[in-house]
Amino acid sequence: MSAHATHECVQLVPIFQELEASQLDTIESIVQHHHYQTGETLFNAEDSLDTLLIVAGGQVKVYQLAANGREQLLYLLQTGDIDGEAALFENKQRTSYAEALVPTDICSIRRDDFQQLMQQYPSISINVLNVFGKRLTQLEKQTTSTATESVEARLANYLTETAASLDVQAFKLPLKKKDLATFLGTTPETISRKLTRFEKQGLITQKPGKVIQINDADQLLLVE
Amino acid sequence: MSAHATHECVQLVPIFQELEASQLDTIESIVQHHHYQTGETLFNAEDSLDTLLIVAGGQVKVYQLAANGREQLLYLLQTGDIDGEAALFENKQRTSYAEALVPTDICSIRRDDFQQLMQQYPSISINVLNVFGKRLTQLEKQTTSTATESVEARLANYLTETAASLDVQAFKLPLKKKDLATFLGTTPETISRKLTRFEKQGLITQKPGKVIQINDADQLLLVE
DNA sequence: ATTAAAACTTGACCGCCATCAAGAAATAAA
DNA sequence: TTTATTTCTTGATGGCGGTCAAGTTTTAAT
Repeated sequence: MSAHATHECVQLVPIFQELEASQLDTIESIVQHHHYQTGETLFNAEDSLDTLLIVAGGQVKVYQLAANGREQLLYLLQTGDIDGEAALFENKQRTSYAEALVPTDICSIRRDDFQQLMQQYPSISINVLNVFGKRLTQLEKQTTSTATESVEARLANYLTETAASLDVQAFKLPLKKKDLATFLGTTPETISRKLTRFEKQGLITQKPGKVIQINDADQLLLVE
Repeated sequence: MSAHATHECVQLVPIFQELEASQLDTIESIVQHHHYQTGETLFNAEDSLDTLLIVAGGQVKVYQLAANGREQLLYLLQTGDIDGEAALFENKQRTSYAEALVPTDICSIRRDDFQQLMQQYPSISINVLNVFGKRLTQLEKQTTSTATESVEARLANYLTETAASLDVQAFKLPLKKKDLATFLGTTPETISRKLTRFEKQGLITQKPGKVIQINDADQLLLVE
């Protein structure tokens, strides 16, 4: 972990974007750095909630476990994303688990420090509100979709959305099928079957290396 | 709608709780009042997002429609609750619908006004962050639960949680079966069947007026 | 390059629950 | 109260998709 990584960390995060260089320096001084290997756990549901996490580099999955032991992937955090609820409630337990999917650098800020920052720079709270708002919107959609649509429709939607957001026709699935399955609320077996089905219908083409090529996005969106 | 209803409106809401009476008066002056009949629509997904809503009295359901037309109930807003994402993003469309379930009084604050308030009184942003955080936690749980657990487990969980939060053994279902069904991601028919099943197992007793009595909460929580 | 382990695919089976339908009960209206 | 609507319950049916299992491919390790 090099010295300039510290600087990158706070600069990466949109929630600090209104602050000036000198103010960023102040924040840098209270940030702690961590590194996690692939598969390593960042936190468990049993852990106490006392830090705000910033993904300085890498990829992290945040998931919950249902009573029956099944896993539900909630967020896929990328570089620059934060895991935030953490810093805002007192004496609460976490409800989620987080695990590094690739070697990952994390910066953390203690809850007390972050709350002080928010008092000092109101723009931070506003920015965090925006992050939360987007996350709420995403979760609302995910809830609606898992509760009311078929697995096939959810998968089709995921494929077209991912392609659209990357602005490409073909892309590599960013997750193992198992993780993608827990994200879509299904199983790896079903994902395999549905992808094969889409391919037979000519809607997609599966290429080596988990690459999916979208052949007919319009038709995919009509899948029920 | 009486004059003192204005005063109640801002006092009701936890997000303003740190403010003094004189500051509340200022806010009162920029609040608009509305009344809705049962079944009346507060907003559609097509509406623009330019106000923060405060439920001054009554009950409101907030829901989404999936591509296939099925409804998903997301929130049941009670007196004192807010519908907030609204005020925070520019030029976005709503993604949800809202409908009054009983005669309902609403106070609204325009986005610009509310953002100004947040700049002026940082405690408001912090409070809104707390509201959002709780809502996120709730939604995360709902997503996990609908995606990974059986309808039976979700219903059992809903019953025990509702009873626990009201701190009673018996309570009246606050929603029609149809709405409860869209909340739990199922159908009214299935709810009927599951409740009958629970009753036959001695776990609950159904009484006239949609009243449910919990007989064995421990056993209910073990339902898979 | 070989071996070991993990991830993926395909098949067979079957249970949960959505759907359609019709009758009963409850609520609202006249 | 009587009538009309809406809501609720119960039955019959069928399909989606989860589970278990075995084989295949990919990835990782030595």
